[in-house]
Amino acid sequence: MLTERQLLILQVITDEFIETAHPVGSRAISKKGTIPYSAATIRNEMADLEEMGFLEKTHSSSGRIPSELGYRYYVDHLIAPNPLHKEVNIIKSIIEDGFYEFEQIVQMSAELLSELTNYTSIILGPELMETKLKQLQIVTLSPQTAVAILITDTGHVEHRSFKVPSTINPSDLEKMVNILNERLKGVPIIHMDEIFHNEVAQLMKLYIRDYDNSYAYLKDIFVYDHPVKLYISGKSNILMQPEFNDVGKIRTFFTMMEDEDEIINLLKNSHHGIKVTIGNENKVEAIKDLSLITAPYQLTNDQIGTIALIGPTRMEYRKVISLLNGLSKEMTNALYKWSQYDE
Amino acid sequence: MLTERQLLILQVITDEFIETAHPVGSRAISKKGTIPYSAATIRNEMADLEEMGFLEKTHSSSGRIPSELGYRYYVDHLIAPNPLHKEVNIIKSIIEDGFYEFEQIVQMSAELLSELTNYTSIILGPELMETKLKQLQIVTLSPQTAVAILITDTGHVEHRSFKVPSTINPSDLEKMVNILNERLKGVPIIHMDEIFHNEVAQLMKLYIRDYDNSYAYLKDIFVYDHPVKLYISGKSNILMQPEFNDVGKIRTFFTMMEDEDEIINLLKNSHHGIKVTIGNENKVEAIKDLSLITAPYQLTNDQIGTIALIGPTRMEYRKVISLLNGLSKEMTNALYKWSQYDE
DNA sequence: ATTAGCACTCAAGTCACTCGAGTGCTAACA
DNA sequence: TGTTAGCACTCGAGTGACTTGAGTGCTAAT
Repeated sequence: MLTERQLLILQVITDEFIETAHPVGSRAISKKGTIPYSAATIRNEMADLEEMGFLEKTHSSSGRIPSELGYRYYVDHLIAPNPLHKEVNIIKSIIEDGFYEFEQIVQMSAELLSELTNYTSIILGPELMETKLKQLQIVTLSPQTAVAILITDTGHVEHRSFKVPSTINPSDLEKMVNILNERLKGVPIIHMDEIFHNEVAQLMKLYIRDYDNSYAYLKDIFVYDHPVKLYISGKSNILMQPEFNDVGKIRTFFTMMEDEDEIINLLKNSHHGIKVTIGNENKVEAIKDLSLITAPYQLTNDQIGTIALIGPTRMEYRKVISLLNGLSKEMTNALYKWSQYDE
Repeated sequence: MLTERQLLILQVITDEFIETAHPVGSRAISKKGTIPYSAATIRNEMADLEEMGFLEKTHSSSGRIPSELGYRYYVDHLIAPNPLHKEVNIIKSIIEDGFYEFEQIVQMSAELLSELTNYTSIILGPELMETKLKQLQIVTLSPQTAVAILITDTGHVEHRSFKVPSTINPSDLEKMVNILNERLKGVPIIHMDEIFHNEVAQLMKLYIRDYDNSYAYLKDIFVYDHPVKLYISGKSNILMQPEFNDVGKIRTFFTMMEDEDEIINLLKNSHHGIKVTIGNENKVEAIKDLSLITAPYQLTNDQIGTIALIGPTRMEYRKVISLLNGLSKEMTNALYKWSQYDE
């Protein structure tokens, strides 16, 4: 479809534009020497590439910039599978170094990623779907207040402090917790709701007086629905990009970044390898002129999280892809070690 | 010092400018009718007010805007102590409604505040200085991993997952936790470090083999230094303000907002009533052209937190001050109830 | 097939000009 | 003596003409 020379031109233009953010002219390309033809020849090829939809002009006599299709082609065919980025080793050593806990490791990875790229990084914590309840606990703080703690088999801890209504007496509370523990231990978090309703409710009826009140109350305390945790870093990096000179754009971006649900939604669907979504390929309105790159990482077989970067469509795809690729593998590797072995 | 009429003019100009963000001219004031004098008279007064430093021009033939000194005067003397803002009742009812835990209440207050004002709200959680340890716990997840949980008497929960080194055997770990609990229960968090070092270390030496390793390890796990928690809402509200049409300003603002330590530092010092800091009165470079309003709230006698709002110097001081005043009282009230009584 | 040459386009910058909101000052007025 | 009308002046903001330069598209020569 595309000639060797056209490919080369597309590549040079994209590389150049990614670096400088200025439209690239035929003369500039010719002078650069990578392509041993005159400006006129290159001009002709550029016209063809534009006709095919790979390039665009910002105005009728400007140089060319890659279209979204152009970026797509560039990403799919024109970037050599770079050697693993050496910076990944930083994470590797952090993880293997030892004394960090899981959340810290993830947070640090996000920070490193945003610092290395100058884009905004988002890491989605592993889905807790398959996580099972390890233990429930209630610690009484005063006659009227207590804190409920829920611990999963992955070491995730949720807690919630609550008032003990005068209608529930302390010994009943203790009984209930015992029942709950007995019944719910080992139950996947995602099914707690159900089992709570079906089995526990029945049982509790037998033991506890003033059952109705207590039931609703306890359910509220012990059934969680936090899906996943988000680690975001470098939100303001995006402001360094020249394409963000417009306050309106900034506003839509930051407004979106405040909506956790939307972000989770955005990252959720990619579980198979690295995935680049360019501009309008994104379904979410707020990032239709940005690019999103996601890569999965694995903690255990059914605990999968997502690493992501958001930046302008004019993104350093080459660097970013190899970086994410490396980080994804490294996190999977090292987190596996972290959860299995001693150091 | 200032005549009645000058005060009135300063007030009208400030009110008007706060509302419209446009410099206010003499003719506009005169036409408005609040001041029964001609434009010329008002012009003379304005010149005087400018000479005294309360007003400024944006250019030699523009209308006037309040200077920082002008705002200062306005805040200190010209805004009537507004009746309690009715919106405060929303918080009141939320808190009294019942089923929310402390963190949620604070988070919701922050959100409400930023929504009502269109500025950025920050709430500093109560200082944990005087908080005492209620209980330590270790839950084993697998032979090599465990999670440490620390609960304070205020219901604050900290947790940290860690690998159990093969040099420590499980029964030792249990012993240690018992010792720690025995010794540290009731100790203020702030002194844990010390006591851990002085008393616990000694004791442990007697009971635990391979003491040296374990000590450093446990200390790392159980001694926390998180000072306070930040609840921020409406970061992107600031983008709606016309004074933020400059990407540079936006960048400095957001960069500052990413630095938690700096923010904490910024809010920490105000424990006595509401406090308004205008523009250059702020010591922190990044908000030298913004205003900061802080108000304390009290959970118990020695648990004091801070509510704050950041916005342009052209801030709706009247509204904001009455709102913060009300919220501060309401939070103190209701949180007191929350911690003491049943509903 | 490639290239040199040339007319053409357009963004961006500069300059001169106008408009209008607003000021400062002076002189007249109550 | 305090107030006001009047008027010249200032300056930002907007407009339109003009220039410059980077870049294109097309044609004709190689």
